[in-house]
Amino acid sequence: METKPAMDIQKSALLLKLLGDKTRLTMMKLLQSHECCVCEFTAIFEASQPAISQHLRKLKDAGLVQETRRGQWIFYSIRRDHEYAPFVEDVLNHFPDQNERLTNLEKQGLRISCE
Amino acid sequence: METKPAMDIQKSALLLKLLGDKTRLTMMKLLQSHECCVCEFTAIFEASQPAISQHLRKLKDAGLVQETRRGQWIFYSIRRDHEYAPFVEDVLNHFPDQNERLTNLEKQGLRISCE
DNA sequence: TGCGTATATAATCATATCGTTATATAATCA
DNA sequence: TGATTATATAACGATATGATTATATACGCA
Repeated sequence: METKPAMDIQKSALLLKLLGDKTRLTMMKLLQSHECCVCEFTAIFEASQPAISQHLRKLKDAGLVQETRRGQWIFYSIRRDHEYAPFVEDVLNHFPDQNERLTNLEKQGLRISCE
Repeated sequence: METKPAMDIQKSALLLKLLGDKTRLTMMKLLQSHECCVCEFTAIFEASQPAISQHLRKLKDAGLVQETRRGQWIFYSIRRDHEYAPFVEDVLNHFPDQNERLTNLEKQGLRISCE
């Protein structure tokens, strides 16, 4: 019989703090269903490139996302191998998907696609 | 057929930020199963009384907890009528209960009981 | 009524957070 | 190779956060 190790409330508080920012929370929700590159995020959030990079850095440092370079672009994706990934996904599952934000980008021709 | 209104990701981020502090998160977990008064929290967290009061104030301002005076003491309890109470509880349910902290208090004779 | 206990609040300070500006690095393309 | 685009990082500043100290308020009790 399998038992899950109990979650550490202290480590979880740090994760919740990371998710407790509307930009990062929305990023994570988007990443739940799509890989995204930095320039897409800057377009979606109408934020500066360094601001976006710094949010992504925090998520990466916490092990919540990972990057892959594809040519000129660096794509971010969610890490489902994080110790508390199921917890994070449970939290994210409460929110409506934010894919409209991506389709809006497509309409503007700003969606990156380098498959 | 009933439909739940979609959660607002922006408001949720504010809640997660509140929960993203180990003291407040543990408080909320304790309050999930017990009412607690301020002096119990100060004993549990070995924190100053004003520090605890200020955490409770934030939780109260957000509508997550409520207070009831009973004689000398003011007891805090979780508000299950908060718009996003089910979300908050879902988050809290991931953590092991913290009741040991309360039973430890009892052993020290510090648990308040004014029924 | 006066004292002790429980709690809240205000003022203050150190640190954290988040954004901006400036600059560095890496890849693409002409 | 040089220019352009995408991204990261460093330095800095404004604001937010959380703790402490000091003080105020409310209740219970002698």
